Amino acid sequence: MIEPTDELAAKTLAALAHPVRLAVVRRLVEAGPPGLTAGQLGEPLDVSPNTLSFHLQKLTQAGLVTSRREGQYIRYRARFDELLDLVDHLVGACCSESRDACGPRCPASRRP
Amino acid sequence: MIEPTDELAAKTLAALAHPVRLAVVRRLVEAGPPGLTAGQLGEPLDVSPNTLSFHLQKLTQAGLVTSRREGQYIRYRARFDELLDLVDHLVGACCSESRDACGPRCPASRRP
DNA sequence: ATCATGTTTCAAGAGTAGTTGAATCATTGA
DNA sequence: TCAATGATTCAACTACTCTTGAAACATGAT
Repeated sequence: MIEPTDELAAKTLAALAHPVRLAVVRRLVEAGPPGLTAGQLGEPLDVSPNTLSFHLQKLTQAGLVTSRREGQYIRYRARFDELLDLVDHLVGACCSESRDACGPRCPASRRP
Repeated sequence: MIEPTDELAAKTLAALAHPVRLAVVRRLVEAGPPGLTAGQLGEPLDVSPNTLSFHLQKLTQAGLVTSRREGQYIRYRARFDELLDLVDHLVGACCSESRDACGPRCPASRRP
């Protein structure tokens, strides 16, 4: 009953489950397709460069961001599809087994 | 630049970042307002009762589920608002800083 | 070439999370 | 009251994650 997709999604969630990594992903999500360089990401974050690099690697391994060298800099971008897949896996089947809707914000938004 | 809300959301994500807990939450989300008892949750999961209890406690502490004794059983329910707040915190500001939209599935769905 | 900047890699240590088995608590029915 | 079922608590151990400091690599400018 624990599906392989749960195992995978759990790993992806673990990658998000750190203040620095979450802040990074959120900023990349806000930034949209252009993304941001490692330096831009680290600048307001009060984290040493090696620590930031560690976290960026985690996010990359989890498939949540991509990286690409641009001359001296390395540019990171959010992988939007992966993020939206994750969200969908989490709440996509909201109250589908229930007669009662779960509320006005329900992602399934099947209102009478 | 790491906001307190990031710290909190990271903890909530950590609570979701385990296959058993994710499977539990997903089933509670599907189940809707009626929820499920601990026994119902554990039955298809191949986890010992004490381990399940440990995970349910984690989810409760994280504010993702509520529990309520009903006679012999204990019934768990998803806290939908918390979950949706979390999702919103993650992707709610999608590509707001960018000229280019991030894609057709963008939560902000501002299409020309 | 050399140096400065941006970024990653490596090794070591501290702290935290997850599993297990045994014991305990709560409720129901005989 | 006693036994059975549902669920939680406790203690101990293993494994993993995160941080740190030092070193290394890549690029661009002098």
